[in-house]
Amino acid sequence: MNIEKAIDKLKEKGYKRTKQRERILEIFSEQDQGYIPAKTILKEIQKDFPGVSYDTIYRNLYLLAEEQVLESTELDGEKHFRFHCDTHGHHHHFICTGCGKTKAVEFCPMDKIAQSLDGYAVDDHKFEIYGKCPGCL
Amino acid sequence: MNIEKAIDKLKEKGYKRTKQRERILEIFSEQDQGYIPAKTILKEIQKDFPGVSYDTIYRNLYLLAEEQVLESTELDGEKHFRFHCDTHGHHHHFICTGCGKTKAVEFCPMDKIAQSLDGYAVDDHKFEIYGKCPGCL
DNA sequence: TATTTAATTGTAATGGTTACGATTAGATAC
DNA sequence: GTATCTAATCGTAACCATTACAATTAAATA
Repeated sequence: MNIEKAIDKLKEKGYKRTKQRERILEIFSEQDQGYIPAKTILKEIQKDFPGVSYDTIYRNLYLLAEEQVLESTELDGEKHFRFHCDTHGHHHHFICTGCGKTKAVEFCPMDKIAQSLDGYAVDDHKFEIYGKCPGCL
Repeated sequence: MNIEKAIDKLKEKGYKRTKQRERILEIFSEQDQGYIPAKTILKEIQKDFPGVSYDTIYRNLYLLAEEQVLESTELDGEKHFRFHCDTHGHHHHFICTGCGKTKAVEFCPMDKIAQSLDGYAVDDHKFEIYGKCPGCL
């Protein structure tokens, strides 16, 4: 996901282009290999905008996730975000517990189990693999 | 999982049998169809032990999870617990977002993707399906 | 430049979880 | 039964991520 493309997407919906929002997107594009905790985004953006508030961080992260610019997950009780992968189809992630980097896993188990959930309404699912990547081993 | 069996398991490791711990196990056996948030355990146990502390609840839940008497997951940023299913093999769960009840799904995607994670050390994985059960639909 | 409305700031509240010193109560040995 | 040892509990406060909100600022558009 490209920054300009993301900003255009927001613009179409009436959201404004702000320095803070732009900076948040930059942070993700500089480090787009894994999930980043909200806390890290805050620290990073404070280097440029010392007075940035929690509200700004969370509002933007949630908005960006809502608009599918980012995707999110919860690790150790903390919300993490990364650019949404739109280069290929639906997939899942191996997540390195050392550095946070992810590796796409091109397999979704939902196809295999659809019939076993007859009578149930499936809204969502989560499939994540945790461990250490080659670099952290 | 049976209460006495669980207590015996703890006894072997030098953990004592206490009224509070016993009550926690009872609560799970009375309602063993789904995940229960820690908060609910606290409320429930307070009916019998009004002065029970957070420390007692969390210490016991974590101990029981450690000893594989319970299994845990995090839903909406809250830790949830249920009896560990040991009647059949490794499996996953559909979790009803309405009532918390679960349905076992006898399929684990890890077998299918082992070779795609060559060079990675897999420590853990999570596969959960969320939606509404027939009763909540 | 004026106007409109989204966005940000500053700060406080919330809520689940964790921590800890003092006290209590199982378990075991005598 | 009593003494002793140590796990367990209690009471309370701290911690920390997240959420909330009124007042202010700043994009966007005309």
